[in-house]
Amino acid sequence: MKKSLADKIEEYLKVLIERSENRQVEIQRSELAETFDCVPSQVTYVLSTRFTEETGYLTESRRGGKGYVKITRLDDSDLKSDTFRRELISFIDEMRDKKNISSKEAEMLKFLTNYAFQGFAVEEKNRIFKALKKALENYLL
Amino acid sequence: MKKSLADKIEEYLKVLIERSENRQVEIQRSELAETFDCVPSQVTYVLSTRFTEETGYLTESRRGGKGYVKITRLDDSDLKSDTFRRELISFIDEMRDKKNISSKEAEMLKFLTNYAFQGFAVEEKNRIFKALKKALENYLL
DNA sequence: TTATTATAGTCAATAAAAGTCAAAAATCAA
DNA sequence: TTGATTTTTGACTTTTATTGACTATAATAA
Repeated sequence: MKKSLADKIEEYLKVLIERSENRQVEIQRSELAETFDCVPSQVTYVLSTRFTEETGYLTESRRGGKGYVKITRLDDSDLKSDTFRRELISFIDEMRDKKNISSKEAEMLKFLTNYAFQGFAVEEKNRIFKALKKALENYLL
Repeated sequence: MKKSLADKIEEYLKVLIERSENRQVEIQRSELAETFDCVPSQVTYVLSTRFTEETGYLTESRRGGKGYVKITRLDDSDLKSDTFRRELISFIDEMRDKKNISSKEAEMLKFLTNYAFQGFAVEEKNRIFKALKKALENYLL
């Protein structure tokens, strides 16, 4: 795959995280930008597109002097990212309210959403729920 | 039979894939279009008519800067693993025949099965289809 | 406390791809 | 030949990446 700058920064950070003790790395945004010879907001871009809750990461930061950015890879026990499942459920309810699907269909879809993927990893579930929502959107057309 | 431009592009890509290490080739749509002196959407046409899952290929792509199109020829184990999808589809049909679900519900489920997870890795799809089938079995209880 | 400095964040503009869709053209089959 | 199917084309859309000017926040020095 042709690597964009964003790809390279992503890869670099992931290597650092893998090598770390605690699946965690702390950097300085401006310093990293200098390393890759780009503007600091490029780093912000990478963080917001590649190190999100959806992809299984948590980022924290502080501005000002001694500022930093800390990235942590979440494991399954950090199970608080239920956003995508809830979003899918809301979407199903919405479809039912708008009469795009029947109540019975909505119930079936919600059952599958809630029970089929128990035991799957968090970020995998997120991708699945997102894909299902997108497919449902297409189904309506 | 006279070869159409689409045929030539198809042939060209297949040669590249054969010669590759891993039954895989990566191109840039616009670049390839330039090589064959045609519009980029011609390449899209070739991909969507000649490199589909049905014909044993997987295509992935990314838009935007440093975008690409990647084509992978699925191997036997990949194709064999399509049994899980087919099994799920059969099961859905069976549920419909036994009046456990309506025709409309069956159509929706089959649509989701066939389209929602395109681009997911093969083993992942297997796990997803298995999980869906199992959940559907439970749904009936 | 206040001013200064050192960080990181936000947002919008621009660019660089690929995707969509439907009309027009070419080819094929009856 | 003619009607159907396949191919070709291009205008328009969407997605992704890059950049920089401006804003917000925290630590430190005065």
